[in-house]
Amino acid sequence: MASKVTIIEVAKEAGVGTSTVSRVLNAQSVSNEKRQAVLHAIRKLNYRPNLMARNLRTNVSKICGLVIPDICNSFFGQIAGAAGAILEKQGYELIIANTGQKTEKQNDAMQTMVSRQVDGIMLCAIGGKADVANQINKDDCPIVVIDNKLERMEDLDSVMVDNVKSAYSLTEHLCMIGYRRIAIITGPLEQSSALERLTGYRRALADYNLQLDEEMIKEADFTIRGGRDAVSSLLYKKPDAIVAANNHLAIGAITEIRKSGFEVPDDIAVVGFDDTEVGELIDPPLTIMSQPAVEIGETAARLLLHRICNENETIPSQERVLPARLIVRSSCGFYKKLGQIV
Amino acid sequence: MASKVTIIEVAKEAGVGTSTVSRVLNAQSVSNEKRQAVLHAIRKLNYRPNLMARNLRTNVSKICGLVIPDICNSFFGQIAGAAGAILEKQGYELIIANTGQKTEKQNDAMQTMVSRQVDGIMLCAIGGKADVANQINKDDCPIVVIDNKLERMEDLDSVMVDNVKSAYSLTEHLCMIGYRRIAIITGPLEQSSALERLTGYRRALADYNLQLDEEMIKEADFTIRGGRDAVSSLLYKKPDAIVAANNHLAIGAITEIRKSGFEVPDDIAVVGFDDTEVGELIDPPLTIMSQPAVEIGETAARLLLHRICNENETIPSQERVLPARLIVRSSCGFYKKLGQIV
DNA sequence: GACAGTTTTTAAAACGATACCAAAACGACT
DNA sequence: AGTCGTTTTGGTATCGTTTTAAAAACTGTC
Repeated sequence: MASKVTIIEVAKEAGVGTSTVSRVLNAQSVSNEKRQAVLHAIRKLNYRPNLMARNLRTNVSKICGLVIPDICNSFFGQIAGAAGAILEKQGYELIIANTGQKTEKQNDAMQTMVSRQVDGIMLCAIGGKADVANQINKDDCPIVVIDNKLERMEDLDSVMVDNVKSAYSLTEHLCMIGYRRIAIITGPLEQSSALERLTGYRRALADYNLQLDEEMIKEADFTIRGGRDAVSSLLYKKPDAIVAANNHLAIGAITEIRKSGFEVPDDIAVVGFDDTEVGELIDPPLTIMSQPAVEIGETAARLLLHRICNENETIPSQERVLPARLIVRSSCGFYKKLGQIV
Repeated sequence: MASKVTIIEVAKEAGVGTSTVSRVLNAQSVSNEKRQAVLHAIRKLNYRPNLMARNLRTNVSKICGLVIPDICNSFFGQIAGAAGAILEKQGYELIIANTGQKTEKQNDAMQTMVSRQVDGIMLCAIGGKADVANQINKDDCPIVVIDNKLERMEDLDSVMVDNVKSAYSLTEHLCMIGYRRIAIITGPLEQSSALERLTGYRRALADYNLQLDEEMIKEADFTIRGGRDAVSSLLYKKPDAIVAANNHLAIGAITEIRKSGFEVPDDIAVVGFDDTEVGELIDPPLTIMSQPAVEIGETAARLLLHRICNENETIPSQERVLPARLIVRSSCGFYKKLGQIV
């Protein structure tokens, strides 16, 4: 182990005071001669500033936190990547906490981040109470909430997708193609996004004068297994189309439909949400409402930076609602029906 | 903003000295009476220790760094998730740097992490020189190298997949099914994993007495586009099977094969590497060598923790080589040929 | 009730950087 | 050369915690 080299050794080596070294590091005015001496010493000793010490003194860590439920899910991966890229440009680093589907763990993760003196937090929420987030946000560590609302949020910025509208569009698409017995597999309804999507589905059915059948609504967790189970408990209702709340559910649904001897989309159409890329690859290619993950990440990062840089000003909290995009592929049967009509 | 509450305020509130508070925080011996007073004060003031200050004093950050080239890639997502889970159990946190495909950025990321006083680093390398990593590793910050070797690594622990053998098995599988004109789309050959896979391919061809044709070897970057381009410049050789170095390349290959009016696997079989899940979903389901991402992440984390906890002992560097697993699905045509034979 | 031995407690010195302030150096102009 | 104004420089306090070493408070024994 090389003995730790601090600013003091550098100062000695360069024959200057520590404050001069500090000034060089922070690009403040130093005579060219001394600057060169310092830079030379830094290189010679292979000195790296201790950011912990710097942050302790300046009370600025240049770290932002990102709390996500599942890092393997490329939706969150994309958010993380996009947010990280924005932050990096401003000299911030990203620390990611992977919490799973527990609100307490999300809260713990945020608390730890505060202890680590992060300058701000982005929370990909899975629902639950906003108390902890509110408190942290008040205590000078701005929080941006992503994807799901929390109960009783106060003055928190947020970046959401217009889930009601997304689900409405998707269901509407099915209605317009001519499906009449449209079922839905929702995510856990304690999540606002799941609830909102259900609302969009309901509204679309109503607007297209289709009877709503509560038994055509199945709540599931976001797994392939969940999709399969939902479908198998749904088949007796003879749906002609299914709205799945995300890709995993859609994949599970397709699998189970086929296992039961039916075809997608000929017997039952399937449409989904979420990830753009994967939907393209599966069989049949999935018609989806594509979530703008990159845009979400970027928007969240920018909102956060704005808060951090203007911490003394009181800006009213902002809610950004981003649109999802309908991507029509084969699984909804649109192109086939089109062929028949023409 | 609530004024920052420090250990001093807590001490005052509880009517004790700061060291007593510190002792409570660190579970050292304190009389029950004072302990209760301190805990009460902590709750009342909503005190959270400043980990920057603690780390500065103790010279232990309880943070590990993970450097990855692409967080959107679920292979790395899985590694990150698995490693994070192991570290969390030991009270460590994970800070992730997403660097893209540039070795300098990987080095920069590691340097920054050192500045941030991480206790250790896991590097999902993309090749290049080991100088920076060697230096950091010597300077008391252990590094575990993952997935790709670096040039001139000294005393670095590593976790690798047996790429030669993987590629060999995959190619062998194609040979045994009966393919004779087997092409390969490799990744960038400056990466050891890509080179090793090529080696495995070569050996398999040799062992099965197939002529090696250099023009059947195409180097590509790891993109869908890359896969398509490679195939289009390969078709004139009339391959009957293609080994693709990862999923993206495989998907691109399949797309291009179809665009050119051929069928997979009937006209040209395709097999790939990497991700287990996605391969299952695409059309046709992909025969792959599945990379044990979770195991890689866990192994790396454990190696790192071992180094961190035994920093004074000199343990010789370890290289863990994990096996990949052949998963046979439709894209290699095995089941079809089987049907024909039976 | 005093003494030795043990435990609990505290005040003060770190850790490595920056910020503040006063001293030193510089330059230009009488 | 002396004065004034500006820029550059270095000494020192400080950030919030742990650690160290020494004082204080117990404990039990004679």
